[in-house]
Amino acid sequence: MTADPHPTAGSASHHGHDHAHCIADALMRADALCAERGARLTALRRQVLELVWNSHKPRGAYAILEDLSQREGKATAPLTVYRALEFLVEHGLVHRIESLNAYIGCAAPGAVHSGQFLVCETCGNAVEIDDPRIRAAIGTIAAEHGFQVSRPTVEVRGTCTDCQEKTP
Amino acid sequence: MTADPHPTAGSASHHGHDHAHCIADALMRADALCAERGARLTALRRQVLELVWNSHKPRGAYAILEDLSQREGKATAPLTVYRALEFLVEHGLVHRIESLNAYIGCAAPGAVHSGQFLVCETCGNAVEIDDPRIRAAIGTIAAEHGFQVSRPTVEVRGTCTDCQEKTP
DNA sequence: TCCGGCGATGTAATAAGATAACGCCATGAC
DNA sequence: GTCATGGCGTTATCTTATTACATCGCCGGA
Repeated sequence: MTADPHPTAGSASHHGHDHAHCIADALMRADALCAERGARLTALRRQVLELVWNSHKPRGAYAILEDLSQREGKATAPLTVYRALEFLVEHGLVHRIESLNAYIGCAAPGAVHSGQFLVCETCGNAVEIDDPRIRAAIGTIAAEHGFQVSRPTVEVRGTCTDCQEKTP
Repeated sequence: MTADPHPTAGSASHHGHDHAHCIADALMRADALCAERGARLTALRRQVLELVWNSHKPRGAYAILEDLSQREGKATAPLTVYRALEFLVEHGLVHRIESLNAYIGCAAPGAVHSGQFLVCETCGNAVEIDDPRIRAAIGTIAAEHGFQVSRPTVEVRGTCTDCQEKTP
């Protein structure tokens, strides 16, 4: 374990917003969504979801694993976390950022969307976008190729506004 | 090592085209590009490039490693392959498919493009596209967010025409 | 020619990410 | 109560990627 270049946010780091509210909100929506679907948001899964929402930075499975182990006070197996993440991803509560092998809370669970992200290489924050133009453009070109889309992935690496200002 | 669901193509598998020509062409362009830039396309790097071009399916680093070891008649270290891949990616001769942890030859080395792919989940083939609409849409939304793009990644998973026909 | 430097490669060890195989236990339907 | 199902624990293992350090070979300048 080496030093994390993008330390996890505390309770209020992203633009100084009330992140505790983010978390609470995400958990509430997850509860509602799972209840509606008859999916079981168990204590473990809820815990993992909360840990994913700990910041707006994508987090690796093993980072979450460490957090979980610490909270539980005992070592947890990787599989435990992966299974919970699998459930959360399946139900659209969490997205996987392919280019980082990491996971991030979904900003709009329940809504139809395709998972598009602006990932800042400096601070590590990832903002979920869902631009209809991108979606449309992908749909169009796929159609032109006779390609049937199942899962579009858009991950734009770059520098966010804040980080541009800090290093001009 | 388990059975590969997407076995590597022989000399003529993708739409029955002359794949040997694909390879030869790719190597020629690589030679030209590197010469032009003063980059050293060493025997090893050229070999790895050739192995990447062995098919139109993204290939994992360790798959390439195996091929290389076999060709050389002696075990090769992972690092050897990773270093060669790094060089090839840097010079735009090869793209990395993030969602597969795999590598594929670039269809248009030298040209400005952003790396967009249609990846078939059935046959494993990946087609590189470079749709200006997608590029434009990403540029627009990034600008709206004040986000400075360094590396856009678009990987569309789905089913290609051929595979749709085979399993209707 | 010899030397120095630098980029490329070799070797070994290990980190990081993910899954397979097996079994127990809690929950809920009947 | 019984049974089926799904969730979770345990262990082992696999795949992917990197760190650290040594060596080689080419090329330019003295």
